[in-house]
Amino acid sequence: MNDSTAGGRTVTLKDLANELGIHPSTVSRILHSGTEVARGAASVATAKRVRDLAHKLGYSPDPQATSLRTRRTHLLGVIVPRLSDLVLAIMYEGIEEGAAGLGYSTFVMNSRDNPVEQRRKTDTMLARRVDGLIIGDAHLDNVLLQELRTRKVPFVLMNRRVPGHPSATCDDVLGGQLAADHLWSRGHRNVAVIAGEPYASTAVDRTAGFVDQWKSFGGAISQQAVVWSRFDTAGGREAAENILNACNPRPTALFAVNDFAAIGAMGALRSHGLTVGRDMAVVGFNDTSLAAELPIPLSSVRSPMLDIGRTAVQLLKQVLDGERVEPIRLKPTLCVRESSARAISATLLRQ
Amino acid sequence: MNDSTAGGRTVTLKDLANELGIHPSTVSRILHSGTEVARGAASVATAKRVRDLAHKLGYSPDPQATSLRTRRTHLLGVIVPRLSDLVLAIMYEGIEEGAAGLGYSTFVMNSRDNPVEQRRKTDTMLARRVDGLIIGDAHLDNVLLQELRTRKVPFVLMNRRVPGHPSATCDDVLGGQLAADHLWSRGHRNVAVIAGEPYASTAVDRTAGFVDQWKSFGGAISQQAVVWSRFDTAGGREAAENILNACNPRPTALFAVNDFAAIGAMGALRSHGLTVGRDMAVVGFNDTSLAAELPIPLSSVRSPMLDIGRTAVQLLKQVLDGERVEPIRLKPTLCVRESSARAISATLLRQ
DNA sequence: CTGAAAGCGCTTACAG
DNA sequence: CTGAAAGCGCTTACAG
Repeated sequence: MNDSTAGGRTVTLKDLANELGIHPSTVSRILHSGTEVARGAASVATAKRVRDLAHKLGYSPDPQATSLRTRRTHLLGVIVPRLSDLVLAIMYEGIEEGAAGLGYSTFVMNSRDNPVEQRRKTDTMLARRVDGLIIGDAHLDNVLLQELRTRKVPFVLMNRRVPGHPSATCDDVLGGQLAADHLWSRGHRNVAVIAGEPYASTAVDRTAGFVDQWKSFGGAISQQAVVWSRFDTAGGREAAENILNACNPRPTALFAVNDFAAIGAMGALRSHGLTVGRDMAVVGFNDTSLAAELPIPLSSVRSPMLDIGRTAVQLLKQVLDGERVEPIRLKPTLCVRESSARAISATLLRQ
Repeated sequence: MNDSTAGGRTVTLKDLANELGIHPSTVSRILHSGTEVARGAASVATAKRVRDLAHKLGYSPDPQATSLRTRRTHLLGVIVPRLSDLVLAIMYEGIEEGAAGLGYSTFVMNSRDNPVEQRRKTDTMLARRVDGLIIGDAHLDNVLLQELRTRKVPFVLMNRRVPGHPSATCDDVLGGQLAADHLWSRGHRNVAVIAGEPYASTAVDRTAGFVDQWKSFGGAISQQAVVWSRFDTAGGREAAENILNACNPRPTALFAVNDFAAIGAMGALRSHGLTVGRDMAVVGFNDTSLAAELPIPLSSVRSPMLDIGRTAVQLLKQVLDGERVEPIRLKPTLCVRESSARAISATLLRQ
């Protein structure tokens, strides 16, 4: 553990310089230049002496001083709807890893999908002088993004995309299609969708991917069979209740754009005496760690959450380097499990 | 939105001073002194002019410059096992809220409960010059904590406690007792415990609270009825399998020190053809948002996760202010649901 | 190859 | 009540 920290007396460049009887600027040059440049920066002998002493004394440069001088903080701001959403928590793990690899540290804040908080948290981040922003809670009708662009704040979207801005997301349209392919192939012809929040591209794209694919097969989905809802368990439960009340005949399969909504729906189905996987197929989205371990294992479209986080960092890095970047959509895959594995039964089909 | 940010040209103290024809130090005094001191710092008239202009130009002080000068960063480091553990994610929301209220920003990092990573992340935090640390992943045998203390790094523990260090936790012993009270009162006499990781005080305290209370009632718990396990769903499943294999007669109730482990256990029980709530009672811990919404709603000891996070920040603030602090244990409550609500059946009792 | 100086934006004794 | 100076720890042209 190095010593230049909260507790102990910090070792500075000047300390090193004094100790070696050379000038601080020389020490800086040696320590700062990335190995390559170091050669021209100082004699090999001096460089070694400096490096050895720095290591021995546990020197670590003061990031505040460095930032003040270089005008770059190596700080990244990350804004998510809520970290207690497992999906965002995993993406953040990807971000943390990616950022550490590039020498950046990250702040995360929860906006709760509330526009006032989104703005406030963004301001807080900018007041901290982050070099750039990773925005995981973009709304499709967001005005904030346009402002940020106008002000030339470097940012990328993650998790949810908005056309015209750089983003790292799952290919959610494809994900919806995969779910449709699967349910159609199992013989289902009467399905419903728990569609999520209409302001989120994840919800809109997954729903559109599913519905369009379904129609391309010649299937039909009525208006009341697409229910917009919150992403959490309680939201899924309510949506499922609505579907059970409004749709007659009752659908034989449910596609929820989120695993947690799917779990809530499973609860509602059980309350109605229905057995998931037999009386009603259910497919979720994201393949969170829970899905496979549920009492009735849940089929789910697996999105590469960790990779999305990592990719967002790479993308932001490119933006910071002044490169032009295009949105990236990572491919999902389908995991079929007990909740939707079997073909529709003759009984259900005849209903 | 203020303008002093990543994108735009930043407004500095000097800008304000030039604009008003006064000295930067005067501006600093006015802006910095907390209303009280402001009175003595400058004339009311000047103060107003400065404040108005600062507001108009969207001045926000450069935190890096301030830190360099004051030697305080107003940065807090938070280390958790993993943010994808919902429990820690919620605690972090409490931290974020509490920290914002005190004017602090927070870094979070995942250590995955790996000692090497714990040390590395701690180093990274200290290299960033955080003012203090909130440690959510302490191991009972931790040597790092002693080092930090020696080096006078301000820190508090959260979530998991270690005797001799300040901490904000749930009263986990009480939580275990509540679960024991409940199951005993429902007539159970043969129980098993999914105990969690033995290096975590949460696991140890909850298990000890349960077992000791059980024995105080005159109950017995055999060695193989206490199974240490990971905290996640897969860990709970494995532990339940072990219990079902090793315990004869089969227990009629299961106490899992974590909701996710409980959910995994429910899956294992179902695989064995057992119905939770009828053939086997299950009680979890933390009352995460999922518990109430599961197909079979899960009884759970509710821990005040948000409050634990908030409390940790308050505690750390006191430490930073040089106050002496004592560990704080917040009280849990029990939420009884379908998974354990009914009294043990005569059939099971006779086994 | 190395030194000396200037300056990033702020705060804080010290004068007056 | 306000100004002027020093300095936090660093980097970076500029000399030599």
